[in-house]
Amino acid sequence: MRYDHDEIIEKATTLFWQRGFQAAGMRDIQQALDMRPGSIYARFQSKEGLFKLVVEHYADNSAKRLKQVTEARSPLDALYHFFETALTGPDEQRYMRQCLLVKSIAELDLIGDIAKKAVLESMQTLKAGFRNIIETCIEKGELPEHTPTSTAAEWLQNQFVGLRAFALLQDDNQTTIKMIDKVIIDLKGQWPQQTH
Amino acid sequence: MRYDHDEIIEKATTLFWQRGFQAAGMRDIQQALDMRPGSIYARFQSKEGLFKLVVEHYADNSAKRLKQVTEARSPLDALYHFFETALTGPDEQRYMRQCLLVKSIAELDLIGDIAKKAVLESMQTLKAGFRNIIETCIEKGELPEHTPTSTAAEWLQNQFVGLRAFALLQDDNQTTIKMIDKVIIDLKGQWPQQTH
DNA sequence: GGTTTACTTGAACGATCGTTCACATGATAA
DNA sequence: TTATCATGTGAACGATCGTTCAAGTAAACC
Repeated sequence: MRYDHDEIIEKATTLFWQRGFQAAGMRDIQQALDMRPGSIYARFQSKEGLFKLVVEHYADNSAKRLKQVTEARSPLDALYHFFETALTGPDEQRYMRQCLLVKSIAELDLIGDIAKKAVLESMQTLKAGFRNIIETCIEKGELPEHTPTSTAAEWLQNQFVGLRAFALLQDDNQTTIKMIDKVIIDLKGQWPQQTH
Repeated sequence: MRYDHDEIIEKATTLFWQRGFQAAGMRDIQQALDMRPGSIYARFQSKEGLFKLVVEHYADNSAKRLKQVTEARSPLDALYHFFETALTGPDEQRYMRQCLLVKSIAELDLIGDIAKKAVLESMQTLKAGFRNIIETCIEKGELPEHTPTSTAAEWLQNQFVGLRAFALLQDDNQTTIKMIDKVIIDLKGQWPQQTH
C-alpha cells in the first residue's frame, strides 16, 4: 500500500468540503489525492463510497469536538468557543464555515442511497452530541433545571445549521459574534410550552 | 410567441426548487417547460439566464409576502403564520420547505457570476423585508422599543434559513411549530450588548 | 399571393462525467 | 532466481452535459 489511508480521507474531506459531492469531479479527486482512477476505485468502489467514508470521518471528528465541550470546566463557555471557532475562521478557510453535512443535505438527492444514509445518521450523531452538552450544562448549573433537554438540543443544532449557512456569506466577524451571543442568551431563556 | 412567459418561469421555478441549479439538467428543463432547446436558448441565452429570472421571480414573490406581513393588523402574528406556512407544508410539497435562495447558496460556486449576483442581491432584498417587519412591530408596540433593528433583522433571517434547512429533514410538524414558538419568544427577548 | 419577420424545432456538437480493465510494478514467499 | 499476489496505472468507454444552428413553421405586412 503506497498510500496512507488517513491521509487520503483527510485530503478528500478538504475537497468535498470545498466543492460538495456533485461538483467535485473524479478528475479533481484524482489530482487532490495524487492517485489514478484505478487505485481509487480499487479501494473505495466508487465516488460515493469515498464520500461515505469522508462523511463518517467528518462526523466522528465533529462528535469528538462536541464531547470535548461537555468535558470542559464550563461547558457553556466551551460551547461559545466551539461556535466561534467553527464560524469565524480565516478567509482562506471560509469553506469550513459551512458544515459539510448541511452542505450535503442540500444535494441529498444526488448523492446515492448509501452516502445519503451516512449523512442522515451523522446528523443524528451530532444531535446526540448537542443533547449531551445541554444535559451537562444543566448538571453543572449553567442552565436552568427546567430546560427541555430534547427540544433545546434540536434547537441548538438548528442554530448551528443556520449560523453556518449565514456565516458563509458574512464578511464581518463582529456580526457573527453578535449572533453567537444571542444564541447563548436564548439558550438560557424561556422555552415554548408543550400545550397548544 | 407560443409560450406564455410567466407560465414558463413558474414551471422552471418548480423544477429548480425541487432539484437545484446543477441537478436540473437541460433535458429536465426541456421536459418541464415542454419546449425544445432552441426555443429556450433563444429566450434565455443559457441555463444560467433562465435560472437568474427564476431567482428574481422567487425573490419578488417572497418580498411580496413579507410586505403582506408588515401590513397585517398584528405583524407579529402574521410573522408567525408566515413561518408556519413556509415550514409545514404537505409532504408532496416538501421541497418548498427549503428556501430556493438558501439552496442556491450551497451551490453558489457552480452557478455562474450573473445568477450568483442575483442570488446574493435577493438575499439582501429579503433581509430588508425582515427589517421592515421588525420596524413595524416596534411601531405597533408588539416589540420593545430598544430592539436593535438591524441585528434583529439579520437574526430573524438567520432563524428562517436555519429552520428551512431543518424542516426539510423534520417529519414531525409539532417539533417545527415548537421551534417557531421559540423564535417568537426570543425575538421579544434580550439582545447582546454592542460592547465587547 | 408573396415576402418578411419572429419564433420554434431537433439532430448533432464537443466537453466532461463516473467508471472499467488489461497491463505494469514492486514486495513477498518459495 | 522465479513465482505469486496485492497494488497501482492510464488510456479508453459509454453516458450525459450545456449548447448550437440550419431548417421548418406560422402569423403579419405589403
